[in-house]
This record gives sequence, C-alpha cells and structure tokens, in this order.
Amino acid sequence: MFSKACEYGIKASIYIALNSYDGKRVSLKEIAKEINSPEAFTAKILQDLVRNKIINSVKGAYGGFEIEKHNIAAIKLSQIVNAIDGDGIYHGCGLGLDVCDANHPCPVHDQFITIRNELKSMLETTNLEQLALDIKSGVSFLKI
Amino acid sequence: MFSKACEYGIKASIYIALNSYDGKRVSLKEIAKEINSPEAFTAKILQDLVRNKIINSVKGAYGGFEIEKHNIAAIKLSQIVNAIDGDGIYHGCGLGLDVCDANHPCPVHDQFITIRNELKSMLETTNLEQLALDIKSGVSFLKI
DNA sequence: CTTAAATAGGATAAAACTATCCGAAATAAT
DNA sequence: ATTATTTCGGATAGTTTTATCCTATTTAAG
Repeated sequence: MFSKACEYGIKASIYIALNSYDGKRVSLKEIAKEINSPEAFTAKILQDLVRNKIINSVKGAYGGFEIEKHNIAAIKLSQIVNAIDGDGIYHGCGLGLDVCDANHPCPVHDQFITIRNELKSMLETTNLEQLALDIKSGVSFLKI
Repeated sequence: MFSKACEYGIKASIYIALNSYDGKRVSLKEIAKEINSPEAFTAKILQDLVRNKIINSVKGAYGGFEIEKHNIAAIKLSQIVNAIDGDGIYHGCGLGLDVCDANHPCPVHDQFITIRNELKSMLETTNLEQLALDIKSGVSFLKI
C-alpha cells in the first residue's frame, strides 16, 4: 500500500509526537531504534519531513527532532503520506491509465473510487495525536 | 495500489476474455497494442497467468491466448492479483510490522483492517465477465 | 519438408526503491 | 577554543521492479 519510506516516516512521526508531548526532543539514533528502521535511510526520510515542515529539527549536541505540541493534533496522516509518497494514491488510476475519469473510466474505475475515497478519508481524519496517545497507553505498538 | 505487472495482467485478462467470447484467440502483439503495454514484459506476465491456469496459451502459427468461455464469469480479480502480486495485499501490516494483529496492533491497524476488507471483498466479487462486457459496450476503456 | 508465426524461457539491461557511508556544518558543554 | 554530539547532504551501493533481447520450441499452412 505505502512505500517502505512512508511506513518509516509515519512511525517516526508518531514516535516524535509521543516525546514532544513530554517536551523531549529525540535523536535519529533513538528514533531508528524505537521504530526498528535502518538509521541512515530514516535520516533521509526525516529530512524530507523537515523540508515539508511536518517536523522540526535542531542540529548539534542535544539536538534532534520534535513537533510543536500545539501542532500534533493538526497533523494528519495524509500530510505525511503526501510528503513522502506524493499524491498518486489519490489521483492515479487503479490500472495505470493516464486518463481515467467518469467520462473515460478504466474497467475498475467505480470500484476503485469507492475504496480510494475511504482510504483518503481515513488518512485525512487520522491525526498524529490519536496515534501517539494509543502508543502511550499501550494500546498499539511501533515495533515487533 | 497494485504493481505495474498486475495492472497489465488485469487489462490483458480482460482483453483476452472479451475476444474469447467471440471465439477469437489473441496474440501477445495484439494484446500489448490494445492495452498499451510493453510487449516483452507483458509476455512474462501472461506466462505467469498461464502457469496459474487463469488463461490458456496455444503455441505456433495461429496460436495465442484465450480463456474458455464457461470460465470467464468464474475468474475473479482476486485470482489475477494473487497470481501476480501474491497475497501480501491481504495479510501484510499497513506499517510493515512483522507481527500486527488484534493483540499487538500497529498504530493504524483498525483503520487498515476496514479498508483492506473492502478491497478484498471488491476483488473477490468482481469477475472478468462484468469487466469484459463493459469494454464491449463501450462503457469502460483499456487504454488512453 | 519448409517456412512463417507464435509462445516459452533464459540472460541481460534500465529504472526505481531501499540502504549505507562519509565529510560538512551546527551547537551545547567543558 | 576545543570537543562531543547531532543533523545535513552528496556520493555510492544493493535490491527489486520493470523492461528488453535473443534463441528455442511449437504449430499450421503451403
């Protein structure tokens, strides 16, 4: 469904949000360990998220990544997916046609529209706060 | 959502079904042209579908690909996807966790279960006959 | 029998994605 | 100032996916 990069990006964002609530800035090394991802590759993805202003970074000793507390609830899963995988998941045709719309549909157009709309609405209504709180309360997990 | 190979495989299967209704066997060259896919790559995918007994092939002059008429309505999209992309689309975790179930869910487990189940049921209830008839009646299109 | 037309299948190449390495720049603490 | 820590960014490598090429095999027609 999503690329590996996107999976890491979502998990990293959740872990950063989780710690930002406690005013704790987290390092790349800690993030990669806690979400079980390759460090250097995760660094690239975090840089991407920083450029897209979804997370903040602070260089140097005692630096790391953080998200401003008052932003956590406003960050939707859709923004993270969009920053990393682009918006193909919303617009692309299920069978790869260049043009695929109601006037010129691919064979599975209607079926896909339904599922894509649900996926889209799920991504747009799920925010980092919900996800981070579930981790905090032990309801869900970021690894193993 | 699906791999390129799977997109080509679905479109090719529809085109073959469409022609098998008229008792017409179609060649790789014709298929690739009509679904706008790279010929040699499409050949590999068709071989795969033949090995999975989803389509039949006949070698030699006047050979080509076909599907037995009485099978067309019984072939579900899910079989084609499964033959080409495997069943990861059903079982894998949305965030790539090795273990992700009700007892140990990833942060988006519940949200994904819902969407995946709809995708699954869509693939299992959509068959080649429906799709081929829509192409025949000009309701949907296989290219451009 | 020969030829032309097809699929089958192995080898290879190109592109995209995933992952690693290393030096540069920034920053806090000593 | 120096040092240790940390992100940034470019270069490179490995892996998977996508795509191509070429030869062998099969088959119908002439």
